[in-house]
Amino acid sequence: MAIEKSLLNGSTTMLILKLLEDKDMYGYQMIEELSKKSDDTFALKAGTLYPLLHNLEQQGMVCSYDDNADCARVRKYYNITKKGKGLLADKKAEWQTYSSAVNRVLQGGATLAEAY
Amino acid sequence: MAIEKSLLNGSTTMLILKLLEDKDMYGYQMIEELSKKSDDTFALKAGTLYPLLHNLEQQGMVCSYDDNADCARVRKYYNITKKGKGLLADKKAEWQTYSSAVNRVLQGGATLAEAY
DNA sequence: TATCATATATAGATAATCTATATATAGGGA
DNA sequence: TCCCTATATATAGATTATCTATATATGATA
Repeated sequence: MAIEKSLLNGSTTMLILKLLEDKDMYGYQMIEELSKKSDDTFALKAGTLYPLLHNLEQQGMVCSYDDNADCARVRKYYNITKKGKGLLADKKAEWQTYSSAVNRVLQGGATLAEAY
Repeated sequence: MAIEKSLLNGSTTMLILKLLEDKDMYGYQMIEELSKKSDDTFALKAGTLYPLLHNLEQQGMVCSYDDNADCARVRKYYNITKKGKGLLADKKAEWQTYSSAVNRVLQGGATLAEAY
């Protein structure tokens, strides 16, 4: 089940960095992994991913190297940097804050405001 | 603590509809309520909210009425419609799917893919 | 040989935010 | 009294993260 694209907004970078924290990967592989790990909830498009990877590389969050060791075709592998790991930690903390706040609103109920 | 704006993308409509499910509210009040209920995680801007409310009204998700019963100033109250409640239910389901998928990716670990 | 999956890339469109600005009233402090 | 802040709604234009569409090229399969 795919979700409305706007909901994914902002978390794609975090998800990509998380994949790279586990192991080096190439772009096409990330798309497949995200799809599998999320039961097809995330259907990231190539047109979204590649520019995003280029940006992350420019910012020093990841670095890339070509590899065709076990494949005739050259694949561009990405590796997360120390700086990238820092960004991932920030994004994770932000996600926790955000998702728990959404859940709090969805649960509704009393707020301090209603005690006035 | 405010979050990066892009993360909020897509969930604002759901949060607004949820507030209106509990009680009729006017725009400015929604901004304050969201801020309070989320411990300032959501700092929705007026320039975001009012166009959003106008769109929801056009789509028949909410309807509005002016009221100045307990206030000299006229406030525009919004009421959620049956259609709006349906949309809210959809958005809630989508949020559950999305957030659990993100958490699954963040937890990392084995996937079917790695069994190949 | 034709088609599909793999693999990367870029240009332009879409859409949900934001900032900035405008208007107007009520209340508090100098 | 005057100014500033909070309240309250509104719109125009900028920003940005997605998307779609398109391009290129190789390997596997029918």
